[in-house]
Amino acid sequence: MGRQPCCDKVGLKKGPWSADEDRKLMNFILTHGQCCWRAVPKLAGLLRCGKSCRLRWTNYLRPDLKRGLLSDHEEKMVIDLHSQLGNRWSKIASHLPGRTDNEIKNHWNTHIKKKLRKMGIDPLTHKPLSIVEQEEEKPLKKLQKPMEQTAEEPTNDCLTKDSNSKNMFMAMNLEYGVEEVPTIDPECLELICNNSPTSSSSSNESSILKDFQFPDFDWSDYGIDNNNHHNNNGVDNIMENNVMSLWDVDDFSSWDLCNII
DNA sequence: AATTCGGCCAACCGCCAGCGT
DNA sequence: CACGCTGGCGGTTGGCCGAAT
Repeated sequence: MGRQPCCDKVGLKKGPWSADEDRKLMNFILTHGQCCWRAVPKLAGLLRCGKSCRLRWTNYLRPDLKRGLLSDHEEKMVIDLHSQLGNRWSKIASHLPGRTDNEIKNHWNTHIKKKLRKMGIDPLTHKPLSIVEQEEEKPLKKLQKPMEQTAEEPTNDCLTKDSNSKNMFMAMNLEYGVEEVPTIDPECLELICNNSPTSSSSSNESSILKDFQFPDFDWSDYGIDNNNHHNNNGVDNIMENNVMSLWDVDDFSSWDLCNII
């Protein structure tokens, strides 16, 4: 029978959002809150489909969003979480306040993948590339089975499937639950984050750090040593008054929107 | 200066799950 | 149970921009 499109696409605008559209959507959401995205474009006076509005809001307009590159610590978390969750970007993003799944996905594909490969780690399996290559030489059946399981139940199965492997990431995470977000070998991650010339921590690190907003965020909650957290207290002080970036996403259903602007 | 190339990222597309009827 | 609607998710794409030639 075919599914109807989410909205009537005739006459709807696509492509980049203009400043005026942003303003309209922002004003509407801040005034009325998030409800029924299908109705938002009409009510807000936008020639967009509801889906597009939702994406624009969640990926760009949300006031709690951080801007700028992911910090080294955030990268570590992403790598660690990816080793447990696979490509479940929204789940990963839920552990990184102020970051969107789209942002993390993009960062993974453009930065972290390269770094891991450069470190000799397969970004898909988080195993050393040498082991992955060995496995690829084995009959396909042996390889396919665990990969399928990973896709279906990555949280636990991706751990158990490697119970006999040399996966350094997996092995270190075996005893933790997902919510505890354990760290992986700090030395290894330091190498990943610091040794690559493409790393955000390279020559322009100091300027980039100024874009990060980590006030009041206790990295130890995520199993990350605060000692490794770059000292950007000065930036923190500046940001402290207007940062909402560390709120739980779920809190957003109840914020006092009008106070933000 | 002009052109080409590659990286990056915002946005789109299609699918799926959950919910209500 | 079947169906339709909506929101959410992950993969992909297209365009912009800076670097290289």
